[in-house]
Amino acid sequence: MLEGMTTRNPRAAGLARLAGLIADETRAACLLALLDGRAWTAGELARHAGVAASTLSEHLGKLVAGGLLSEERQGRHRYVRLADATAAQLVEELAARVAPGTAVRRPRTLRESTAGSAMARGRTCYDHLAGRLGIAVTDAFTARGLLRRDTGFALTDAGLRWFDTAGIALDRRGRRPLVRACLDWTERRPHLAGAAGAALCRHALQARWCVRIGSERAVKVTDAGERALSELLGIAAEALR
Amino acid sequence: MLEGMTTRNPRAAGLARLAGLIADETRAACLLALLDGRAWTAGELARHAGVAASTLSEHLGKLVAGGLLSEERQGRHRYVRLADATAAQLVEELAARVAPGTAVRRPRTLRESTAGSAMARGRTCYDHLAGRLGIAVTDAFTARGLLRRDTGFALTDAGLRWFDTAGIALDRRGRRPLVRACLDWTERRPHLAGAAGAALCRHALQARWCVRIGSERAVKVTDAGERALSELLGIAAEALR
DNA sequence: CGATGACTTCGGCGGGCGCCGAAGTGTCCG
DNA sequence: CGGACACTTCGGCGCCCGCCGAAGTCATCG
Repeated sequence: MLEGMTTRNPRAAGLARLAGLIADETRAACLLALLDGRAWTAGELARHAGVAASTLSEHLGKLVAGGLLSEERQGRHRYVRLADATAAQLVEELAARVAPGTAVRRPRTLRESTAGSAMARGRTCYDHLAGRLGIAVTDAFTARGLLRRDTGFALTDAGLRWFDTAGIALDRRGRRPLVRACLDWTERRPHLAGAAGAALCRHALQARWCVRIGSERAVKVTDAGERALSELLGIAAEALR
Repeated sequence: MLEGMTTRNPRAAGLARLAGLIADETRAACLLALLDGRAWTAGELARHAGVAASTLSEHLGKLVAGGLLSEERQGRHRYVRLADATAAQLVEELAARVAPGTAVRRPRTLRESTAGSAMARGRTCYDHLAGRLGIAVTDAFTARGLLRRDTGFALTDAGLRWFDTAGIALDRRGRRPLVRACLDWTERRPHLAGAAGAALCRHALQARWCVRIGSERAVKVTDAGERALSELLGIAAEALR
């Protein structure tokens, strides 16, 4: 509406509109939930956010129209997920900046506490590994000279070879950067993201190095995973606990 | 709603609050203006945004309280600037995502047109170089093997030596990454940012490779700058026009 | 010391937006 | 084919928030 009216500053208006999509607690809760990279139904998100289905439907309409989410209708369900990796990155980075102020809330119930520590131990962050697991992998990459972090954030040639010998295919076409630093909000340090991070995570789940636990995005390293990570990256099992 | 009630989801609330700081056209205009990295007075920003001084004063209060801006009082002036490089990065990344939809507006006046093309040619982006100038530098770094971009975004050892021989000191202490990719919103491609990008930009201005023009953040490459960039990085003068 | 100027505080106004429940549409299943 | 279910549309409500101008505070300057 009011399309005919030219705004004084279209660039600022666009920025404000985009930020406005995230500037609502209900929508923010949805975006954070969707950071697990999976598709949620409208109803699940409504329950998660604690609002009426009708309210959430309108929120989803805005997020989709704004390009942050993409939707897929299946029968009577409306599945929705983050539109792409850049949308996830945007939410991550905003969330990472928030954490220092709000991360101090203590868990109130045992259930909350164990869920929280499981998330801190290992989880997915959109399409790559995060938590202590993600950090351990990133640190191992760095220590073994596979990832150069002192002058930026890039795989080394040895790093490329590592993926090759591990049998993990890297898609190097496409616009998506091969690696990228993503700020971990429990560890407060960057971990491995980008196409390589996604490929590694995908492989880890497929090879059952780790499995999803609970309904959230927490993951647990299996015994086979401990062996593989120790063998391929020299990660001590203690670093994953 | 009941007052004093703790919010249901503090993480989402924090995210929404942070985004809310940017989700206002007037505040967004201020943040974009401040992307030049300089300190502005409250009055300048009020004039720039086209609102009353009282209105803008309240906006600045929120932005400072929210940690996006830092302020410095000098006499009867209130100088305000982006709080740090991460705040600038946040605004940049949001703005970069907006651009595709809104960048199509055509300039309406000659003044606007020349100002726009000067900005597209070269400008500062917080504390580093952007526009065609920034892209040319980044491309030259990549072509000469000083910057590795195929597997991420990091300086090579040759890149470190280049800074050394050029007499540009790099501060490698501190938490700030040495290099980082920043998405250029006129070129739609990443350019060199981070501590090294800032050092290079600082040196370029000090050595008068380029000078600020106009009141905005546009910069112009001098004759000496053309020679230096050609000599040190093999950049053809045509790439800067 | 009085005038000017930059900024802040306050009261009041208006619009936008998130919320809900009720009613409507489309899909699935027994 | 009818009922259950997931989602959407609509009307209405209430509050939040950005806006302004007037008045107040404080620094600077003649």
